[in-house]
Amino acid sequence: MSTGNPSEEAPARTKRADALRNQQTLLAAAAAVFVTSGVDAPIREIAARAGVGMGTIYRHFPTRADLVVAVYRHQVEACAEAGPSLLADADSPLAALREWVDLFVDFLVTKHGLANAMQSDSGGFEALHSYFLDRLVPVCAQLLDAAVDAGEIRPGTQAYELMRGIGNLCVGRDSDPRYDPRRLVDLLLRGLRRPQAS
Amino acid sequence: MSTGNPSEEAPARTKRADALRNQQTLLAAAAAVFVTSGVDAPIREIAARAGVGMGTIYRHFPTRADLVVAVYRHQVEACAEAGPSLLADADSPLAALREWVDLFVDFLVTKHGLANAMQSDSGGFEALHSYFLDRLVPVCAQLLDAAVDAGEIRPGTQAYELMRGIGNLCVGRDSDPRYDPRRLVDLLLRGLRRPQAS
DNA sequence: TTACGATACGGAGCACTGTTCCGCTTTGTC
DNA sequence: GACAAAGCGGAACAGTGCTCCGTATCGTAA
Repeated sequence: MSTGNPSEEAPARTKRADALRNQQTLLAAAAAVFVTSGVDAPIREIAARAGVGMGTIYRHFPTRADLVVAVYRHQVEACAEAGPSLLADADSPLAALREWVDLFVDFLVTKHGLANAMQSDSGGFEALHSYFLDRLVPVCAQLLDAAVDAGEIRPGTQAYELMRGIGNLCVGRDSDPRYDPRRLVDLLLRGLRRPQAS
Repeated sequence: MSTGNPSEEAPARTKRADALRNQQTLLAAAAAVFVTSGVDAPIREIAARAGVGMGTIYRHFPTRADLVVAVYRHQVEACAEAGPSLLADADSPLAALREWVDLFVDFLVTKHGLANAMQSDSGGFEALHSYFLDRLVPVCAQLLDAAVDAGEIRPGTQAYELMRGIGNLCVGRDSDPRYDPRRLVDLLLRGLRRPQAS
C-alpha cells in the first residue's frame, strides 16, 4: 500500500476523467469532515459528503492513512521545508529548533485526533505514522545536529524519539484548559539543553 | 457513573453470594485478558473467559472504565502511597520525584494500551482518566512542591499537566526499540530543574 | 456516430463490536 | 417447599470497516 502517489498531480496517463474528478471531490470532502468529526470519522460520512459510494473511497485510498496523508501532504511538506530556512534565518540553531517544533505542534493540535491517530497502534494508521515521521525526522535531525554542534544542547538524543515524544505530548482531550501541550514541549526542549557551565 | 465502589471488599450487605463470586471471577478474567489483548479487548472476550454472559459484566461494571479501574485499583493505590514514603526516604525531593515518576511510568508501560486509553477522548474511558488523575495528581503535587521549596526545580508547573505529559509520553506502539518513554520522561524532568546559577 | 472493451462506480452484504432488554434461573427467606 | 427478589444469559439492535460484483460511464476505434 501507498508506495504510489494516489493524490496530487500524478504523471498518471491512464486515468479516466471522472476518476480524477472524484479524487479531488473526495479530498475536499475528507478535509471538511476531518475538521468537524476528526480524522477517524466514519468512512460512510466522508463518502456521503462527497456524494460517492464507499467503494470509490477505498479504490482511491485503500487505507485510511492514505486518505489522511493525501489531505495533509501539503502542510507536512511545508513544515519539512521550513526546517532549513529557519536554521538559516534564526539567531541560533536552538532557536530554529524551537520555532520549527512550534510549527509542528501547531500543525498537530489544530487537527482533531491527528496526533492520537499517528501514535495509535491500531486502526490502520500505521502508514500515517511512517509517512509523517519519514518526512520530518530527517529535518528534525538536521536541526538537532546543528544545535549540538553549536554546543547548545547535549548530544545523544535521537530525532525519531524526540519527534514521537512531541507528537505524544499533543495527544489527548482537545481543549482542556489545564493541559497545554506547548508548555510541556517547552519543558522537553529545556531538558535538551546542556547544563550551564558554572 | 462510578461514584459507587463496584469492586473490592464493599460493605454491601445486600448482595447475593453468586453475584460476589461472579464479580471476582470477572476481575480475574479481565486482568488476564488485559494482559494478552490490551485494555480494550472485546467485552465478549472477557465474558467468555469468565464464563458469564455480557449482561453480567455490564451489571457489575457499567462502563469499561469501571472494570479497568477495579482491576488496577491496588496498583494505583500502591503508587499513590509510595509518594510520601519516597519523599521521606530519598536524598532529595527531586530524587523522590524522579523515583516516583519511574514507578508511575513502569505501571503504565507494562499495561498494553492503558496509557492510550487514559488519554483517549472517546470510548467511554473518560472515567478512567478521572480516577487515575484524581488519585495521583495530589501525590505528584506534594512531591513537586517539596522540590520547589528545596529550590531544586522552577516553580510554575502544575502537577496535573505534568502527569498528563508523562502519561502521554507512555502512549504508543509497544516495544518500538527506537522509542523509550523513560528517556523522554527524563528529559521532561530535566526541563523542570532550575538553571544552575553560574 | 456508434459500438465495445476497459475502467470506475455504488451500495448491499458480511464481520465484528458495544450496549440494551427481558424471559428464565438461582438465591435467600419464611 | 414455596415465593419474591436478585441476578443471569444471550438474542437483538445499532454503528462501523471493508469486500465484492452487477451496472454505469468513459475513451476509442471503426
